[in-house]
Amino acid sequence: MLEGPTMANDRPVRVRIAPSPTGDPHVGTAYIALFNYAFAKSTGGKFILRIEDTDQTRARSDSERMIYDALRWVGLSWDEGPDVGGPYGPYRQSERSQHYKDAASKLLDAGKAYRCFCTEDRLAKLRIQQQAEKATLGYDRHCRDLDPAESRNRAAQGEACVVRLKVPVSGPIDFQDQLRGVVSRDAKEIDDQVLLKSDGLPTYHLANVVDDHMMQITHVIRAEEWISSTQKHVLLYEAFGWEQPQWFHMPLLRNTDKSKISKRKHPVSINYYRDSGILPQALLNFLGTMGWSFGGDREKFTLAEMISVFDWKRMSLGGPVFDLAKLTWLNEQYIHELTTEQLADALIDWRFNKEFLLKLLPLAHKRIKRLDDFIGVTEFFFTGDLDYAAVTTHFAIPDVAPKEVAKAVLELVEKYEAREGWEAKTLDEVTQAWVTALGWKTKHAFMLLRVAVTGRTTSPGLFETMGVLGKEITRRRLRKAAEVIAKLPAPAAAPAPATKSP
RNA sequence: GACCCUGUCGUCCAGAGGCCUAGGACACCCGCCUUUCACGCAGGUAACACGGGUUCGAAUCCCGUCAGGGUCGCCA
Repeated sequence: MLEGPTMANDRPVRVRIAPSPTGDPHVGTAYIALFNYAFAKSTGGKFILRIEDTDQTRARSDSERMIYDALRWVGLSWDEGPDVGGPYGPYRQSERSQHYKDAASKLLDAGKAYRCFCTEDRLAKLRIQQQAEKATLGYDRHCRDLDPAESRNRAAQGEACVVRLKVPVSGPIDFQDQLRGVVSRDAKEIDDQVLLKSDGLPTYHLANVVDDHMMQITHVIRAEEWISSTQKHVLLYEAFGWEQPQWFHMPLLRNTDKSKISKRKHPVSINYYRDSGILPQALLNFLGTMGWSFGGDREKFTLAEMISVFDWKRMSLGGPVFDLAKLTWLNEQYIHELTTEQLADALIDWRFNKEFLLKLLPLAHKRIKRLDDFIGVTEFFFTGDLDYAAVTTHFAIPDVAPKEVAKAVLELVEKYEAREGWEAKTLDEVTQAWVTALGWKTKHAFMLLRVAVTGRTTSPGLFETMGVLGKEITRRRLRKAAEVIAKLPAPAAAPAPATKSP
């Protein structure tokens, strides 16, 4: 056990998740939220949602809303948060700038932090040099010993600067991880972390510590990827003279290849699971089996049941691979226990509702001669992964190797990703630019995409179809198609001079 | 590369020194049921990373090796 200024045992439990609104609502957010929630509720504590939007360059306007919707969809709700308020607000970091500035100047005054005037350019060069010399990476503390008066002057004159933490030059810095025991690291491995960026906004490290303290967070339950930042946070708590929370680092969800779960290798958006017909209670249950066990061979359990038996002793720390097949099986269990009435409602919620039909019908309307054409015309809006076996000939682009085609399709997906919004018009623009750059014939490229997205050669307008299908389903189909394309045999090329014969 | 975390069937978990000839679930394979398919039911294949200790006894404790992962940003 670590002695010293820790252990927040005597206070009522307050935990939080702090997602940053930079994209689609991530399944990892729901995972960490679930354990925070289950722990808090098992002790009668509070669960708080805080939005960490201190990076203006990455913030997405629709992302915050999607986080709320996704979390509520799986069945998690928060006691305090930007949209519900609470006694420790505001809960959006972009609205708390003054707190971080005050905190930073406290540290500056105490000589525990300093202004750094190094340019990004210098830092970039430094990094390149360090890499070349295979030296330890990190800031070289160039500005650490500037005269405080000079530092103040330069800042007053408007010279751009950041504020960095004065990390001890050496000596052990330990923290007690409640799941793993003592994690020890020497201060010499840690460089002087930026606390306040030159735009005046805090980095994660500062904002996180300041907010957790001000919001009376007692237990920090977050993903394993934060372990190596924790020493910096410990140092901050010490510099401020604040009591540390208890630390819990959960294992990371993994791709099939064991790497940290990522959108290029695995569906990570909660919206994907919703759109592909996973029931929220099944997703949540599944997440509850990742690294944690209910006990007694129970695979299937509700949130309430999980809370009632929740115990950190049931955690295991190996990184769990997110297995879609097992999730699907669990989902099947939930579907089968629904009454016919409930299943009808689930289906209506999913796609068989007026809102969805009103989006879909404009594309199908003129293709329908009798009402009973509807299913035939729109069937791929209601199915899961497509079977491309019968249509692979349309995946060929003349004079382009299948591997290249596959690569280009993946690049298109990335380009869609980079653009905010998912409207036909945007998709059209991005795609046109993509084909032009590739120099492919539009008709070949568009047929390929049409087949990838719908599984057939006839369909409503390509981009309107993608628009209605949604980002997640479209993306998955494009990726699946790329996989198929990559495995296609190269077309018999014009007779090339054989250098080797079998 | 440095530092840190982790290491039981292909995958998710059980196992907190003897109850383990290692248990459950998914997936897979094989039956049964059935006009078909699915469900359901009954079986089966399959793992303690390796090497040293400690101990009467190790999947469980310790050390080393190896492997996987994470982090090394004015991103979170």
